[in-house]
Amino acid sequence: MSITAAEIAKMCNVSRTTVDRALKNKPGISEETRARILGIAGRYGYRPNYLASSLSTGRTRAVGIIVFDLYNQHFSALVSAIERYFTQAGIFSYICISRKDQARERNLIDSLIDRLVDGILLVPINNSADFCAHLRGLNLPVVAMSNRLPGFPFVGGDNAAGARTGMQNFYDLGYRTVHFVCPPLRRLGTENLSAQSERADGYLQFMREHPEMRGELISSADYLDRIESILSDSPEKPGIFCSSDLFMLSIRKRIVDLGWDPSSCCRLMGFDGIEFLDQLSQRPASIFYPAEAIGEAAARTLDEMIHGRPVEQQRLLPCPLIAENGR
Amino acid sequence: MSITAAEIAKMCNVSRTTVDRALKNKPGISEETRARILGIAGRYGYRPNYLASSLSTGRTRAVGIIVFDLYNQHFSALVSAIERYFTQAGIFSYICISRKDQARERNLIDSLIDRLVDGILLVPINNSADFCAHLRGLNLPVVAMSNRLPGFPFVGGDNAAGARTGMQNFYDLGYRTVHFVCPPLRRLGTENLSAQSERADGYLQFMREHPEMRGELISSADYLDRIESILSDSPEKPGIFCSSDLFMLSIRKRIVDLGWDPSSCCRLMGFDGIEFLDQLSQRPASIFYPAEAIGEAAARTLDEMIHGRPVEQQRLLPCPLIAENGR
DNA sequence: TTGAAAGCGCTAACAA
DNA sequence: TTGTTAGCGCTTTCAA
Repeated sequence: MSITAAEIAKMCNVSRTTVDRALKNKPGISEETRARILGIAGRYGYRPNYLASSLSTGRTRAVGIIVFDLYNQHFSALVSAIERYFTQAGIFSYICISRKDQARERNLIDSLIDRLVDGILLVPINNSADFCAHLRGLNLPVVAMSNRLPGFPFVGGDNAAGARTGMQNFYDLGYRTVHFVCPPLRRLGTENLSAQSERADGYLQFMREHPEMRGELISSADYLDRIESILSDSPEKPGIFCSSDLFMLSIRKRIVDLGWDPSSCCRLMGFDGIEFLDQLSQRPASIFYPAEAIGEAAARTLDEMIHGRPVEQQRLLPCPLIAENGR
Repeated sequence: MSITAAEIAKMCNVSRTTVDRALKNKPGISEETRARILGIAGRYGYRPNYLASSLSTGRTRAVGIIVFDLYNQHFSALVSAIERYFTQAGIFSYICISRKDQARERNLIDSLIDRLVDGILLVPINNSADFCAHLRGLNLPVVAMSNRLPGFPFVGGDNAAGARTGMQNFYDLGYRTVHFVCPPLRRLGTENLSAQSERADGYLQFMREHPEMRGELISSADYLDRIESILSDSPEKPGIFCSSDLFMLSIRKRIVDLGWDPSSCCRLMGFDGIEFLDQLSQRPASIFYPAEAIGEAAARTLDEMIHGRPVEQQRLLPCPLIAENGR
């Protein structure tokens, strides 16, 4: 712990208040005393006690960020962008990991409240009415990202439109059989899956609008085991559209392991546009999810709320197609 | 902000001290008053004010973690393991990103100090004597991970041994030409590169012990452009050993782009063993860097230091080979 | 079994 | 231009 302002006051033979005036560059102090005080402060490496000042003012210049994990590039990009934004604004970010655990998510929120954060940005895993009520009761700026949270401002990608973009691309290329793989959907009702279900909705909507299309929505846990029969039973080369690149890659791997060529027995398309796709010899197509842009927009939104300014209740960013050639 | 202990005292017609006894399960209070107080506290959702209690005790039950970024799987694994460990111990983790920026690293340390953390775990980017002195002056438990920091306990992988393991494997398979690619080395002297240089040292040491081997240490920024000539000029199929999987993948990509087959024109080996390698049709070999284990060991070490117990100054974890088959 | 009082270091309103 | 004073909410020591 460094020297305190009271100690400086004693050393300089002035009052605590005068020291404050010098330290905070406030008016009403002679240049001479100011210089003397700043001299001592500098020499002893004075740093204001963050806890004391926060306790006194009730404000902390800190925000909380809660995401599922840090492995998924989606989340690291989100977190990095937010952290960068707030660092520039002189605000500290508390980065938290919920591990998709609703109890942990609640505990984290409590910890952040304990730390008197000025606001919270989260990718919610819970979306129960109870949870929302709890959050609302905090009376604190909160922004939901990627997964919606009823009653709170939301920033995310336009998943439904993105899924339709992907389907349209399949269609334009002549595909009339396209399956949509979305394993998380089997947990629908127990956790917040708004992003995933919007993607599935986009697919289903396109299928409804194009009755000549064939294909099914696959959400079972054994989707990998079903790939073999899906591919061999298909009368024409099918499209396989996955709700996330990670599923797409696992399917691709399975196809290779079966001894088949992933790009001749079907056409794969993922969602998210993770960077690693670049490393694959035959880059699969993917719908880009603009995580960084979402992070920055969400940070900006929270910042506005913290300053008491009105904000949009919903901000949807486009999810464009990245084709096989990377463009 | 929730109700305060003083408010509870007033409501229960007891003193602030008595409320504390009830809340903290301290002796010297009748069961009846305790029940009454806990009842009110529960009903109003009392939560102790973290800032006030920390200010008063000088302890925070929080630690700081500083890593370069969150994109690299190495760091996300490290951070996840540490966070998990401390969460179990009821300690909050401040996760920070230095972006390999030495000024930022210093600011982050100051921010953590301001928050009165009980200790700091970091992958240091700076290792100047000045920086170490500054850290030492804090008089706070500090553990360095992956990159060494003179004078502080260190937990990391045994990079030199890992590099020799890789070289021995090349040797056993009959390779007599092996190049080592380590682009970061060109920044040697300006930043902390101990992990990377230990890997290079392991390579050089092996080369010295085996004079019949050929190969060079490549650390220039244009390593990618040199691949073509290296491969075409080589009299025998060369080994290309990279100090990190990411470089290895970029080289692999370049080879594919040149229209060559990466596994017939050379043998690639990386370092880190990132999970993504599993997704490649022909999985390249890699030396595994045990990031999670390092994180956990480092967390345990810091925990010991916080409790004033003696710790090892150095903890080296093995870096085993993961061959092409994934084993 | 209960309570009073001082202190952690800073903020902020008010006086001199 | 400078100083006094009363908080912020909790911890801790000492007294009743």
